Amino acid sequence: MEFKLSARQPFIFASVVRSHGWVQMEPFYLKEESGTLFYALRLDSGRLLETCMHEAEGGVSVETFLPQPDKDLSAYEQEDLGRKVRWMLELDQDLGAFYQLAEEEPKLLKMIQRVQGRVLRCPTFFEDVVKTILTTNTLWAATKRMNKNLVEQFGEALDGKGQVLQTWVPMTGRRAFPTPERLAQSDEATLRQQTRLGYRAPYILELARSVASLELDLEALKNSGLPTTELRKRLLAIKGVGGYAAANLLMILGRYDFIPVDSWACKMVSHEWYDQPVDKDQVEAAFEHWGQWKGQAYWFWDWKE
DNA sequence: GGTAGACCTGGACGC
DNA sequence: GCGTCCAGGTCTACC
Repeated sequence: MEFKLSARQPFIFASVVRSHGWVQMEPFYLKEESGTLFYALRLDSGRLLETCMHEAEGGVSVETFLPQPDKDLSAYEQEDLGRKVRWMLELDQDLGAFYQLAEEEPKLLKMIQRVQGRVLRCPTFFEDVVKTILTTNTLWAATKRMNKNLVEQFGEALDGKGQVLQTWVPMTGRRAFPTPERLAQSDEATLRQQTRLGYRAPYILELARSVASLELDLEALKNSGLPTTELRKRLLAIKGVGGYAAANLLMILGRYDFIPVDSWACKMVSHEWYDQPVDKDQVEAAFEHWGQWKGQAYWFWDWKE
């Protein structure tokens, strides 16, 4: 099955895909040569399928592989699939107001030329939160390893017609991201030692259990309409989510009022303006005048080499 | 409200 | 091969 989704213009598929590191984290898979993005997706109905996304005129083309090809997607499942892809690629995002401001800033001209500003998102906010916690206090290689372990140990396999799937997707053993329910059944010792999450294990477990028990509705935060400061408070209430992680998650939700300040941000700001070590407050101050767009200005800034 | 120390992993380095 | 040091955010206890 193949269909096309239109995007609010301007739009460049590759700019969304390469907006940050999520594309390197399973179940995303990028075929570099063609720029084709794969994602092993779970629909709300529980059905698993492989999706293949690539640039198309005016938007994106989506192909699907069904492990059970004899059973077509229902109308509801097709609608769900389209909605999820629109969310993941921010197809409806309007950055016109920011682009107008950015035109006055030479350090953001490349961003405008490349039509950057959208960020790649996971279909569920639960997955975005888990992955963000995995980025904290560790190196990128370790983040990817922890995520890979989670998917391999707890993600459901798209086995179906395995051989057919393997000729279509350039990698084997495709699995969807673990559901909160599946992770909630695990225990801290397993997550610590086998999944190698270390001290993050109780955070991920608590998060999964509170989502699985419906005590916490993370998906409701996607289009909540809450003020950004209130949204930030809700995110900071999650164990393992501090200032950096909350700002990162706010950007994923389309709120750019805060900067995800990490050690890299301090290095970049130091190199750009100070030539001496800077702290979090100085990073914030450097972008303060961008107001509600400061996260975007920071993220897509054309830093000195 | 601010600060210090613990948390945990894996890579780099010296021996 | 082994031991040590270090980087990376967040939490908690303490002042």
